[in-house]
Amino acid sequence: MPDGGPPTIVSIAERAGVSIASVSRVLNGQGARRDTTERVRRAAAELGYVPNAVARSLKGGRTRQLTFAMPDIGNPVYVAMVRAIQEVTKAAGYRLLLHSTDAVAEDELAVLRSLQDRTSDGLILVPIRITDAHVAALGAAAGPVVVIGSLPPGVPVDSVRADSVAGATLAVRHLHATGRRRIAFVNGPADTVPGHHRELGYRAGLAECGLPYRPELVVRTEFGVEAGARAARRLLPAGPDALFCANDQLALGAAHALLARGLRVPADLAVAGMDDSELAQVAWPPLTSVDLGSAERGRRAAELLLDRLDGRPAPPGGERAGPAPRTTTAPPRLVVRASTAPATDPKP
Amino acid sequence: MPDGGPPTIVSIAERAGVSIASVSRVLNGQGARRDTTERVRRAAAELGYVPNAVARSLKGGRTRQLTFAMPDIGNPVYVAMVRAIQEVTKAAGYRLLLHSTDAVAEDELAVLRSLQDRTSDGLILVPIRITDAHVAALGAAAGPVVVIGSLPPGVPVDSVRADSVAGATLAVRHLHATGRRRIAFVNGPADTVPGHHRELGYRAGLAECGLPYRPELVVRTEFGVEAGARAARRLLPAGPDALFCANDQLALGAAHALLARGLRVPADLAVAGMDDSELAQVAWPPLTSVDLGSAERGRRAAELLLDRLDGRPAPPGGERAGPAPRTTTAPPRLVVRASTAPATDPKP
DNA sequence: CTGAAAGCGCTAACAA
DNA sequence: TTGTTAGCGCTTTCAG
Repeated sequence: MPDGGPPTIVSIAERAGVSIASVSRVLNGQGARRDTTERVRRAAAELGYVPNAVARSLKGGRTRQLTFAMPDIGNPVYVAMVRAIQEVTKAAGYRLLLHSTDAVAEDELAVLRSLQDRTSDGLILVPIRITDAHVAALGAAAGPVVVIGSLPPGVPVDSVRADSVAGATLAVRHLHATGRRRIAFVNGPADTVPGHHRELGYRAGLAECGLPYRPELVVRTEFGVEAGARAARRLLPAGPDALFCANDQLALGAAHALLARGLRVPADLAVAGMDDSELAQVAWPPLTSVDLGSAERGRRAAELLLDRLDGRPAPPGGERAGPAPRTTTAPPRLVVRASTAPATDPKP
Repeated sequence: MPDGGPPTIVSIAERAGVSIASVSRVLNGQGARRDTTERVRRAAAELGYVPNAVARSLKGGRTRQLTFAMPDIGNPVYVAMVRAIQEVTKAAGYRLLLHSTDAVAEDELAVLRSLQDRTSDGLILVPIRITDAHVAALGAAAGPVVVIGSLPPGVPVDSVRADSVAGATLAVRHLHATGRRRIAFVNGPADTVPGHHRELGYRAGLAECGLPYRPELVVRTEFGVEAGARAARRLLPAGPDALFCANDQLALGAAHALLARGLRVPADLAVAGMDDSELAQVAWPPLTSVDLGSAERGRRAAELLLDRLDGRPAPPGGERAGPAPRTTTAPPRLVVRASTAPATDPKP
């Protein structure tokens, strides 16, 4: 007859005829007499006992949960990060809480604040914009935070960034090298950090190749497949021979729009994206893309976070624990696929 | 000077000069004198107080966390479910824990068992196979569980299923109606529930259309883009005029392989998938697919779970609470896109 | 080696 | 209306 609820150390203690302290010790692998150990183990097994994680957390001051907050769970880039993070944190015995902020700054701040309710021991955050409120909230965070993205200097938080400026330059140079001269740029919102950086890289690339910057070859929109398609249609009248897109979703949408118009990729226009996500591989034609090390960044972020967590169960409010903030940068890498093969002469 | 830790009701009580009970009452919106309320509010604000969720959970016996365990977070179908579930549970004030089981049965069982550690109040599970161990574990679950998928009769758990048999039949009939006669089938593992059902539907569809079942036109492999590509290459020698695939990932891979061989879709071969995930829309050509109501199933599962949760904070161990298990079935719906347009005469 | 007891932060009786 | 107090289940001194 159940006593009305799941078994606790008390039920075990009673059944084994020992104190709850002994139960706790045995179950946590501490020393105990052969006999005691035996009886506790058996009682626990018979009752199907599983320790209550909440009680443990309350006592220990840590939940062994970590939170990963990203803009959009539908973007394969973040899926790649989740996988990498998961791998690291799981090995360290942490559960991972996933949170999709839909790129809403308000939501990002809420996540940051939620560290305070002690639901998770630490946070990996991918912000899309960095406002003053972000900076303030990051400074006041109630627990360790690692940001994946570029932070203004002085924010006391570990971060892992991609070198998207260099990455974008890489792509432009590649397009130029394959004979493209009117390289259009489909960007996300220019007021986001990635958007800003990728545009800088695009312009740097043009400059390096001796190509002029033409405003009519640049479109700024949202990140997303549909937005990419619209942007491509809008750019066509300007007569580009290549579309460089700020991420794979945009590139996929753009390629789609071109094909739907009966244009050939890459014969008529080359298309390149960024992130080298799964989308780049499953697109038709397969997309040239700049690998910004998503998985690598995720892995690194998780490691940084675990590092902060070690030794210091719950950082005291206010002052940050451990060494000064660290920043890692993942180097970009161009992955060439069919979508940017050199233009061949049009069919006779 | 911080007292070495985040503020608690004690700090607030001291600062406001009231008892901790009053603090709790005010903060939980219970009655209190104007004056008291005022002072507590102010003290809480000044201290930046946020209630400790863990302590609350321990006291209340519920975490206000729910778990969603799916086979693969990289599959857009599950992303769609996550979105739908999120929407429902968020509105009800629950946090959502995401867990990717990688379709490992062992992992699914672990999740089920983990309900016992009281980390979450309930679970939505998408199993890929149902073993005896699953049935046993589902029966013994320590909290409410809703399964998305088909369950053997008698398992005392709410479930939401897709009618993939009918869905597959729909697709075959459509292919037949557009003039295809040698309709090949690319399935996932036949020993999974979805794999089994989709194959039943395929055969039913053939029968309805008066087409013979030809073993050489069927391939069973893993679910996944790469597997789809391999399967398509393997089927080509058998001379199919359509490839019906058990999900969109397979269909995308298959279409890819065909295009890479220089074949035209749909002119030479039609391709259709199932799930109507985002992949179907971003594929080239856009894929005809059978919508199995992923979002709808997610939403419904969340509702069922919340329903069980209501009124009964923590179901006592063993006996299940509330009404008998309920099962909902989402009707399939064919979404026709370019990949299955009727074959035109080959170019002269 | 083992047991009694304190206490993590909070809510909810029960008293005053 | 308010304060005192008893736990929620667990880990961890501190005595024995």
